[in-house]
Amino acid sequence: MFKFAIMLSYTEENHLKTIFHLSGKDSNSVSTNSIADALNTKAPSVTDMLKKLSEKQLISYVKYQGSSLTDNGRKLALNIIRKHRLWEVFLVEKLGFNWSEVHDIAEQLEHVKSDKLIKELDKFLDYPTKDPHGDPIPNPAGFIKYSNKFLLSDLKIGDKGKFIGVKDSSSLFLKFLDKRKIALGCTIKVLFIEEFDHSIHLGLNDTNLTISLKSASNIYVNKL
Amino acid sequence: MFKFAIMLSYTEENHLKTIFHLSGKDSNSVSTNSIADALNTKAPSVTDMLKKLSEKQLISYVKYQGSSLTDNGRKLALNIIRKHRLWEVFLVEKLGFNWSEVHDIAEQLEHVKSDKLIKELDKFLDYPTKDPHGDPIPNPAGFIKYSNKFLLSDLKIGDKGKFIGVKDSSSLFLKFLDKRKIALGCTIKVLFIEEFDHSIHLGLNDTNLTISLKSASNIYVNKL
DNA sequence: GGTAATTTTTAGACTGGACTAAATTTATTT
DNA sequence: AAATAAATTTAGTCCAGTCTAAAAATTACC
Repeated sequence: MFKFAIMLSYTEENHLKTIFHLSGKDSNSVSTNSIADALNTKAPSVTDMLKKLSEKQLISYVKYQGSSLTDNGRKLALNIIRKHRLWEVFLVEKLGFNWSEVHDIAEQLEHVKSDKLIKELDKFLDYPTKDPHGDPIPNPAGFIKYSNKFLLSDLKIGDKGKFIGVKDSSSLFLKFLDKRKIALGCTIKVLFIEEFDHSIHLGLNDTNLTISLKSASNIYVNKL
Repeated sequence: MFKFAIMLSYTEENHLKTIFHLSGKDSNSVSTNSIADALNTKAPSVTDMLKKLSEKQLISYVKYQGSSLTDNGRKLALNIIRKHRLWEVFLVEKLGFNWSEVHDIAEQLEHVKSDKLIKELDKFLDYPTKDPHGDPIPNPAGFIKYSNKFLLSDLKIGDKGKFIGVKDSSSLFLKFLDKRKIALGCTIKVLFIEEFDHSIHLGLNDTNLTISLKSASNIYVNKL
């Protein structure tokens, strides 16, 4: 594995990570404003940082045209994401946190610098491959196995998916799922989508039911 | 337990912590230069920070006269030290680190902000009272039980101590101890100190031996 | 295809934290 | 007690990261 002698600031790391998240699997070019929104900052601050990351060869940036990660930038971004997700596993599996509580803490822990720490943490957690939200954990070399995780609301008519998680895990929503017998692991088929309000008719265990767009936007499935 | 709504920067936290460490049990006043030395920074930077911490009522600071922690400042400092030491226990007990490797990593982890994280970590570690170097872990309310840990080199003629740890745990030094049958837990008595080079004559298990000041400065004992 | 709306960048200012050099206060020494 | 040395603070600079307002480029639309 290649070792990066590059020392990045907290802010630089967050920009790289955000560009990765926004650009999706196929490393699309990302707009300056979308980065600013994601980081709760303003466009001029982002422009400055883009120039800096570009000089360090971590992104390719063309004025007014958006930016995308270079191979090095992508590796660094995946390394941060790896740390973030390993810490999330730790918080849930070892410290008993609920998956809805771990993000902000992992957001801090991901910036701790020590290769050995992450190596030993990975071992201690028995080399997990997914974080508590079902997202894949990149390996130390920066390889990530993309999952086919989607929001139920993003499926099309006829699509099938396996229920693997929720986005907002408030107890209110979990009760809602219980009442409708929507349980982790069950298979959901999209039968029809109302044009008017985008509510979704589902097939589930030989029964049919309808849920709102809002509910469907809270349900993650693996597309089958 | 009182909750502090105060949000301190990384640098402010480090200054508080350092003032605590330098002022000792009886909360002596601490000089500006000694803080600068400890933090690897320069005196003017420290002066600026002292003014800032003084405005926040975390230290009492009189120009040219040094500074000492207020009650609030002391509680905040002890909270950081608590976090530092809990993380050290985690690194050694759970991740298999050697006690000589954990300081720099704990130095980063201690700044992670989440009360629940520390509460759960404490529980996960089964409420330890000492860190891997034998130093006491302050409780959540900011109370610390001072140990009577000293460097062997700081004892006087006639003093006795129990060997509880080393400062520099290089394998070279550990072999040195093995050869002389100085093992964790054994009782050491200071028989005589040479004025010329400060080498120390010890009584240990009915035998006598002499060690250099350098070695004695690497050995921690609990004074008996 | 030209004008309007939007996006992005530039310019300039501010804050926290750091520094050097110079001034001031305190401590030491004779 | 005056002179010197040491410690500390002030003054002024710099850098990273942030912002607002204004200018420039791109995109959208009639």
